[in-house]
Amino acid sequence: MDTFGDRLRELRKKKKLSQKELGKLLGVAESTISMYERNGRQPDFEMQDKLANLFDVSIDYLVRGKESSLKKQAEEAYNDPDFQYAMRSLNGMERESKEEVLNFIEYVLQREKGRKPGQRQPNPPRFNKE
Amino acid sequence: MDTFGDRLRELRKKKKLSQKELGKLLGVAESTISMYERNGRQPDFEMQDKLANLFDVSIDYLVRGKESSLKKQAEEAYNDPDFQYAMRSLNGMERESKEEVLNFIEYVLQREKGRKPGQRQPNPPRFNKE
DNA sequence: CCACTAAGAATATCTTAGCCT
DNA sequence: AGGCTAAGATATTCTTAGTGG
Repeated sequence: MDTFGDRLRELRKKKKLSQKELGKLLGVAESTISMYERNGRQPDFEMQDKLANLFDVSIDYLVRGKESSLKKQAEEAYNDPDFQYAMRSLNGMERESKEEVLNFIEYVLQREKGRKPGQRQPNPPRFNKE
Repeated sequence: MDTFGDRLRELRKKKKLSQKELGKLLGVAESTISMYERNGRQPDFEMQDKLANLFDVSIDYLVRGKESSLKKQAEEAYNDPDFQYAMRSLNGMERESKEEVLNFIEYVLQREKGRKPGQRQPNPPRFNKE
């Protein structure tokens, strides 16, 4: 289960579809599906989008699998309830507030980096009092 | 900012790279980058992976943008480069710093909620001076 | 310097039809 | 049925070289 084709096949079987049926759903010949599954072809953006929608997975999963570092980090993060809450929140925030948070993160990151004995800490960013 | 090309261009400019420089980093000609950005070409899986890694975003973001039809909020968030950045950052942070950021998020949330005319804004959280 | 375009060669893709299990 | 493969037509992709801002 290490390639795009493997993952596609797995998803197709999970849905109990034949290559022909899947092809019909996607508007391509069954041989095209066969090729996808054996990594003989690479679907273009439109097809990637269709596949991801049909199987309700991310394109990242299809193309890169679970080993994508982004995905891994996301999964780790999603297992942390605090994270889940914070990130959902961040997502729903007004643009301005979100930027504020990102700035704050940037600030903390810089501070962590520059943490050497005897060194002065940078000032925190100013809050928008608006 | 609605297409793969637009997003690629935006990411490239954010990194202050010319098409030529980006091409060099990716092992393709500058004209190829130009084509990508004007949606005249579609990079294959390998290039999609390289681009996502280089710019530290998901392939979903590159290919589908934020309007990806995956409905779940977590997945929307997953397609937001700002979110991806925040998540990666938080993930690598010391526990203490992470809590600080989460507190800050909490503060901003409360402030957003309570934004009614005439109402006093809460004070921002204190920074750990350590 | 930077970005875009044209032309041509090299590749990749898709379908149909046939074959195997 | 279900899946794989070949062959040929189609379409895409990439580079080089050249144009223009």
